[in-house]
Amino acid sequence: MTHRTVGHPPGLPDDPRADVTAPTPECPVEITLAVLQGRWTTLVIRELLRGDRSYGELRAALPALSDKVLSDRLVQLTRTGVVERHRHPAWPPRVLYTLTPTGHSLGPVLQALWDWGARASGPDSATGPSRTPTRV
Amino acid sequence: MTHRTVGHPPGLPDDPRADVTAPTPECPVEITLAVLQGRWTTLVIRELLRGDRSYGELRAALPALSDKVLSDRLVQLTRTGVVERHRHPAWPPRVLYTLTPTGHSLGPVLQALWDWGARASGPDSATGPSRTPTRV
DNA sequence: CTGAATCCCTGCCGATACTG
DNA sequence: CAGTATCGGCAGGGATTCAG
Repeated sequence: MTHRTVGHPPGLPDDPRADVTAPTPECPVEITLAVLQGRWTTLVIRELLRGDRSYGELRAALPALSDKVLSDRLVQLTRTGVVERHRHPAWPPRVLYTLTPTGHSLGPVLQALWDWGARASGPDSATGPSRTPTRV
Repeated sequence: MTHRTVGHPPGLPDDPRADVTAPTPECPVEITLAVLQGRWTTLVIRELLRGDRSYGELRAALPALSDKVLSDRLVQLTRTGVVERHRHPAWPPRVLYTLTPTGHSLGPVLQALWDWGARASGPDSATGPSRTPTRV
């Protein structure tokens, strides 16, 4: 297939800004993937999409996640503007993690990832991805 | 925000299948991220979204991409059912790489990634991701 | 022209132990 | 309760070289 589907709206891959020839951090796709990158990252985001969570609640929801990595992920997500920390100066010390509006807007992105993965691994996926545990 | 937006269609994070507590390869989100994973992967897909390409054409389009990684990516994408190899028994030997229907259906996924990244890094992104070259 | 094989280096992730 | 410090294993990715 050398022709292009006609009439589709401007967007990838036709957007001229998509003409980068190397994986630059300025590419919007790379930006999003960088935010989502790292083991456990999407699961932490999913948990926070369900509502605010304390550190302990996150740990309880993801038991196999070590303190170090959870801490790393929360720092990472805070740096990228997806998550906000809210320290409550009470006793016992309680810290709430919440998604920023930007973080909430990741919902549709995760949905798109879910939809493709569900379809590609579905019952009639002759050409779908193999189940090779490639890991993310 | 402890309440949930009312009336939105069933989907992440409310889908019961999204209740995994560890990054399992069976999770549709992980499947998609695994397919997209790796430096240069999305750029190779983008190039093929624009049309069929030979090995040399891909190399020309992505000059900074080494043979090893290009080869690796093409194998990876072929294994995951996104790309197909078409060997032409002529001389000089020419091999065409094309996207499968599954591969083409990655278009909307990349678009979603693009849209979020563009918005989050846009002009009014007070809470957007920092430009820290986290790399993907 | 189209790749595969090798080498090395870097950075992620996990386990464990310790602090405000 | 909510993290940080340190260490080590392992896999990903780049450069180079060789083969069909």
